[in-house]
Amino acid sequence: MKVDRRRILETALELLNEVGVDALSTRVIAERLGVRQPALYWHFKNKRALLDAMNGEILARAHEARVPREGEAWQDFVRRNARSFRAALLSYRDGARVHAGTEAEPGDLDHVEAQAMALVRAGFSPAQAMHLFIAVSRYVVGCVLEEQASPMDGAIEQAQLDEAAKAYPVLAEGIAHYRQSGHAGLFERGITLMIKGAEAELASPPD
Amino acid sequence: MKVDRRRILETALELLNEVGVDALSTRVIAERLGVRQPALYWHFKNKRALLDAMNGEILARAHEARVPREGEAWQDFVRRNARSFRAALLSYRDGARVHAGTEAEPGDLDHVEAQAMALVRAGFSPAQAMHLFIAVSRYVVGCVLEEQASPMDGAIEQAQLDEAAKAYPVLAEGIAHYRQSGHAGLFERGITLMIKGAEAELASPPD
DNA sequence: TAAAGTTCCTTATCGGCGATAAAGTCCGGA
DNA sequence: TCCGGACTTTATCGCCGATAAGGAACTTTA
Repeated sequence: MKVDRRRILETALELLNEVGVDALSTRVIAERLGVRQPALYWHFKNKRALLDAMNGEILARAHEARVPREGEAWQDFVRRNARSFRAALLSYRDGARVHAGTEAEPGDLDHVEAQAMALVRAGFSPAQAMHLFIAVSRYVVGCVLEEQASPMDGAIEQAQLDEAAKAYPVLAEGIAHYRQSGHAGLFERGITLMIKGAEAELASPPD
Repeated sequence: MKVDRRRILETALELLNEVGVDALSTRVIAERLGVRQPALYWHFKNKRALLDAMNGEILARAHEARVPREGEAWQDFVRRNARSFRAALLSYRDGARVHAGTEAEPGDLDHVEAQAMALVRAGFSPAQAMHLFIAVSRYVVGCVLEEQASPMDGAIEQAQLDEAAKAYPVLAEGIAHYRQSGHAGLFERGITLMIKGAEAELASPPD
């Protein structure tokens, strides 16, 4: 059987969804490809390189909103970009964990420049623009990491909620909201927070 | 040689700083303790349980600002709490990665209730209070994860900066700020963003 | 005081992992 | 026809987390 980087990457991503990143060994990938395990090392220097490539592929496939639209308000772009990033990380099982282990590729700088430019045009300083985008992306990674780690399937959490409600009344009401709006709702609230914070900084610069 | 949970935990944390989480095997822990590897399994069900305990210990040792002070403004408390959380994760090598793999302990609910109460007293709804604290903690984890992953030692980044400056003028200025203020500065800016966003929501509630 | 139980560690071993070395196969060009 | 590079194989290494089974030391019980 003949393999190349492309096929390995696709098979690895397919298997990522099936077994998760912890069980994604070079051996199961090779087996699915109909090849022996050391064959992979011809195409990828080591497993880290394969995971890096997988991360790049995940983002390339799903993270589409990397540049602003014509005439798009900066608030909308920031939100759309954050949603797209989150969706990309969510599009594969353990996507956030795969991403968290990688370093930024130099090729992404094009997008970042375009993003920063859009904010500068809206009145932000280059530093402010970078701070906002970095803060948002850190937040997104943190959110998806948590979301993919805890299924929030309900049964356990419901029991916890009922019990906690007695001891922690304020918390209980907050959790109820949480359960109602789900991960996505919570995510949006955080993004809103940062956008509103940026609006405030735009109105009265701190430095 | 005699060991107990306490000694194992201390030794494991000591070794975490020396070798990092990837190289922290049950074997090196046992060796340092003067004991054979399977001995650890009497005190901890498995390695996951040990890492969970280490996470709890890390937070218990360094994350002190969990409850508001008398008369402390909510903005100050949110910031102080975030700083303390960040400092705790930074206080051990790979602290964020250790933390990211764990689930929240029920014992932490006391603190959370107190935190939420403080915000409610300041005028937030319970849901808003929870959203703010969750958003902040997700952000902190994302930040420290990145910070501990990339040493930002300079040499490489400096070369990248010089090269990038030509192609990406806006970005270059942003990066210059980044390098100047460091991880801590960047972190603070993100926290400021969220606090200001929360202030805006307090002034004109969205729901 | 002797037997029985409990606690905690040891030895031995398992299956699985990422990685490397070295040999083998196949194929296109001189 | 033979050579050299591209690519895969077999064999093996040194790790890892985890379990089973037994032994030693202390405590409880009769």
